[in-house]
Amino acid sequence: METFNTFSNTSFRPRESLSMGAQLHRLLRTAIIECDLVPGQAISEIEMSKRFSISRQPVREAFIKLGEERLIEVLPQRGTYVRKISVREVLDARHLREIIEISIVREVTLKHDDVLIGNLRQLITRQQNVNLGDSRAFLALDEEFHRSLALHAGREYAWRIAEGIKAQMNRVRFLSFDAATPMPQLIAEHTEIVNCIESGDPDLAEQKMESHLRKLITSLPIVAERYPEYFVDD
Amino acid sequence: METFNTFSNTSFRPRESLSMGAQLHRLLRTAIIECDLVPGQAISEIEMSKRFSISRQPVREAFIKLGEERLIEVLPQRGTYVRKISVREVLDARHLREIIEISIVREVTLKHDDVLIGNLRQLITRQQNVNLGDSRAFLALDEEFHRSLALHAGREYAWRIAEGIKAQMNRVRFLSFDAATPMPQLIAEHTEIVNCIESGDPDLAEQKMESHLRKLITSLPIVAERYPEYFVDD
DNA sequence: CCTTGGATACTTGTATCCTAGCATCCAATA
DNA sequence: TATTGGATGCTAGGATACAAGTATCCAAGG
Repeated sequence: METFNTFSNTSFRPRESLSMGAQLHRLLRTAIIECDLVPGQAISEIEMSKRFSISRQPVREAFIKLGEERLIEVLPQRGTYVRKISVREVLDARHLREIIEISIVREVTLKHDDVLIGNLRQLITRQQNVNLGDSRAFLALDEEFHRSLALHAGREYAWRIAEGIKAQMNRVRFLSFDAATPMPQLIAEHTEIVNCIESGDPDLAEQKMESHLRKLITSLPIVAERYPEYFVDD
Repeated sequence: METFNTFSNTSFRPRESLSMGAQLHRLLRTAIIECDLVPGQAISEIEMSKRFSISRQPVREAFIKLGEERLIEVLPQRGTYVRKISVREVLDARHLREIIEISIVREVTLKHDDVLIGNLRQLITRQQNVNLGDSRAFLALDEEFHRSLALHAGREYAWRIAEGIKAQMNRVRFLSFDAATPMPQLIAEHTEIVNCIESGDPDLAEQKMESHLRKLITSLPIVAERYPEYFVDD
């Protein structure tokens, strides 16, 4: 049972208006992205139901959702496994994210929203205060940075889709903090993007965002080489 | 029980390697898109389980998936309803689809794939042979047309995402065949797009695709006015 | 030594039952 | 008449039992 580390002490409180299945889904999702559940690892409905003292039913629902997000693979009558990372799938997801976020950054740049600029700079400050090596905290703030852009552009819908897309990528990004992409550089890129938005230059903002998002392309092979057992070759 | 029409005679065969929940999900998805289950209509797990002679469990799983696709709304302890169509959500979905499909049509235009061109022209011929008024058949062929583009661009992943996005739109499109968009015009637009791909002009192909996809913007208010009870105002 | 067949212990899929919360109706009451 | 409170019947959420398929191990037989 000691295959878990981070979320091993987590337990459910009967949080208002959120089903057990939905709660478990979020918990497992984070656990997979943060590699507390490593790619290739076998999990089972019974195991999880015992682990969190609930029945198989909500676990099943969580598994189904995770399966649709391609974070796990449910094989009937055989078992359920955390999906290994597919380089091809990550690159496809990245490509999709790029065209979505570029569209978004162009929109907000044309809006000249001072409140947004302030929020973004505040987020960057918080990113600078994150302890080096606290990948979880930084990843969360990074998410919030990009989410702010989407919401200020009025693209809640697009963001909801993007969140699903990014699950795959975030596994790589989480691993890459130890291996490839230094946090200070990402912060610098965020700053550049905000500067472009503030100066109202959509083309430059697009260019900076594109460059920012394409960093994953170079870090991906590094991560794949460092953690070959987490990847499936395709 | 006679609220259904088209799929009322449908029943399950124990199709190999596809769970009842997954089968029911596909069935209900189509039924909702084709307005056999109309927006606002109440459905229930028990009703469907009786209807198809299965237990509530697979129905539940199908409902959860449909809920994530925003095709139904599950209200705990109250009931489950076919979601009314949100103009805003449809427009957001359309926008997302546009940036995805434009990216795709640019890619395939640069590829000069003769096999693809042949397939597309064949699909257009089949579209021309569809009986006027057979919205189902045409919508299916239209889907296949756009899917061919995506797959030939090697964007299976993007297409999978796009499919989810398009569920909302397709409800509108299905209604619009009776009210707004004539099939021959859509076929002409498809032909233009293929011509642009064949001549290798990505900019023009993009422009034609954009124009093609933006037809929904003009037909949407017409449909919304014609079927006000199917829409929620936001 | 290699193959084969079955017992066994898993897995997920499905069915059924129980629980808890919400809506409605209707009678009792001010 | 208007309000209130409870009985009732609905809903979905969760727990549990059973069914069916798969992998593994191991012993019997060539």
